Amino acid sequence: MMQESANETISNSSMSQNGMSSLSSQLDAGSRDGRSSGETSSEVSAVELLHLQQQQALQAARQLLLQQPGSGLKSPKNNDKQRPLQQQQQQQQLAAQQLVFQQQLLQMQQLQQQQHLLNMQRQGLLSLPPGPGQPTLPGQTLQPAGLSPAELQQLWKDVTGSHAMEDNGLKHSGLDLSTTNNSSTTSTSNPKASPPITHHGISNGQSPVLNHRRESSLHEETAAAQSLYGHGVCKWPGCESVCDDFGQFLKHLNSEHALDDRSTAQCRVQMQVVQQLEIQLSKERERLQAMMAHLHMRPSEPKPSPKPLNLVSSVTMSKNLPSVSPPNLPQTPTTPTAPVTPLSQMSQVPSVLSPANVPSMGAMRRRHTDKYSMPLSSEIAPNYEFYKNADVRPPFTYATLIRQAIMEAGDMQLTLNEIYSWFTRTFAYFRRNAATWKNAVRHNLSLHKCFVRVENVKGAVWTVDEMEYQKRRSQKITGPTLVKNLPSSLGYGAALNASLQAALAETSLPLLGNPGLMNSASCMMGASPPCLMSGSPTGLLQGTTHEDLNGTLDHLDTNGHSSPGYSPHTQLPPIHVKEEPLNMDDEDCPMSLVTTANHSPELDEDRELEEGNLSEDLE
DNA sequence: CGACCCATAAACATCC
DNA sequence: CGGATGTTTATGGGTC
Repeated sequence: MMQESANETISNSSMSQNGMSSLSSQLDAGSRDGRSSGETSSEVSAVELLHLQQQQALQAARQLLLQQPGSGLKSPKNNDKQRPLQQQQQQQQLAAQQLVFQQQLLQMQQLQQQQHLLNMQRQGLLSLPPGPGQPTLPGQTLQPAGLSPAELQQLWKDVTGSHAMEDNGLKHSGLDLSTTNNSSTTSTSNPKASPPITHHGISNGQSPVLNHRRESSLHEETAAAQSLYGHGVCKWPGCESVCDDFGQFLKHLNSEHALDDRSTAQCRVQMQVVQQLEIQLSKERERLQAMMAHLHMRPSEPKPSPKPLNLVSSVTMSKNLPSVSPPNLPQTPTTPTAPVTPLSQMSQVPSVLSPANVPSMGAMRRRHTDKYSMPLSSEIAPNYEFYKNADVRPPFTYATLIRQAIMEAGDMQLTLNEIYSWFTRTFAYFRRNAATWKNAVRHNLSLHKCFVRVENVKGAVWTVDEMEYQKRRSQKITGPTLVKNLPSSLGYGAALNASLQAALAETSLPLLGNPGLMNSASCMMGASPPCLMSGSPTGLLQGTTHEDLNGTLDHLDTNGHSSPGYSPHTQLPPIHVKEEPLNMDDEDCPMSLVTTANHSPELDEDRELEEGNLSEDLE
């Protein structure tokens, strides 16, 4: 689970994603001269265009070679009658050798790049379905088009070879051609930059077909280029050139970062960077798992004594614990594997992972806990393994848990039985005393307005009326205390959080947490804020913070939308899950706001908007 | 101390 | 009839 999430996180993270897609698209372009316009109407047409472009590029490359005065490779057809045949042959040989050599070099580079890509793909970095800007290895997408890898490679070599020649100063007389050729090469190699320049190139004599193809992919290419442009500055590694506008940037990109050895090298470096980050991530993940394993695998303490709990409680939340174990509490380690380890576990895990959590042990949630704890999504995620294996009662109310279960469902709805399953699956604690907690679940479902029962084809499913849920929470949290809570809670784990969050931010790993939530690619870019918080290993701490933030948000949200006395009831029908088979692409975005009742689930844009609002609110 | 929240238990109703 | 599912009421501990 955690690994899954991590992978997804990686692939989802804006950094890796943008980075990779742009990177790979460049490399890709280089490797196959011509990127499929992905989005083009039909695959066939795209393929055709691609093929055509490749041919043209190849031709251009050959022409360039032919026109090279000195060492140009002359085709048999172009015999210079005035020169002795021998001489011509020698020249040809020379040029051919030169070309071969260059091709070999480039081929090596390409292989390296491919390896990188492959590695990353294997690691899930490039798991996205091939699409625009999506890295595709020659053999993968192109082969279907009818081109063998060998052919493609040859094409690539041809093109790059010609390009390399240009770099070698072999472009004089063939200026026109080389320019054209150049543009074609770069345009394909650097999708982002290409569009504009491509136009020039095209106008300079490129075939209409090619022109057309470029037009079609112009949009995506431009879009891709945007990831390299921000705040008026070129974000190409080590560049930072100031560009007044995007157009200028594109020119800059094309001129300064065209496909050449330097750019290629930089790409490789960037790949390495990404790889390093990934490695580091996996290490950190391992560490986290080890920590968690250590904490809950610990040779179970003799017995869950209240003391430890008290200790914990005293440290963190206090009161809760004394009451300690509910009847069914861990006291009786039903599972040998998951010794209740209350003490050590709690004192450590929670303390490490989250303060709010700690208390959980004894009495399940209390207002207090609830107040400080955050949306499960974020909180549980980081400690997923922990709760899954440790027979520890989660510090959340049934309502919270139920909501989380539902939220994690792809379609935001679950049958009672599915909710049960989620409980048992997610928490070791709920693998016992089924009658008790199941009854409680049912009780909560019926009791709380935020849970809406929906008649379905199959039967009945339960959904969450986010409005109601938030309303409830905001009511609890609201008041003067709300404001106070935020800062205090923030300060709570400040030290830990600060560094961590900073690290995360820097690393651009927004979606680090939420295993199940990150499944959908759609979430990747969308739900970062929440996910980010949740993602951090310090989940709970952050969770706390988050919760508060969440509460604040909720507050703001409700108030913001209908400031004076929002009328919770009348507003929007709570999630119409029933009528419409929602296709929420993401179960991710655990964020309550995302699911807010009033909007149809489908829109990622909405999500982004909400996100925006969210962040705004936060600020 | 009272209001409120939450968990738990249980009676009862419905449906399959 | 029995089990699953829902609803409702009661009770008690904890928090504010």
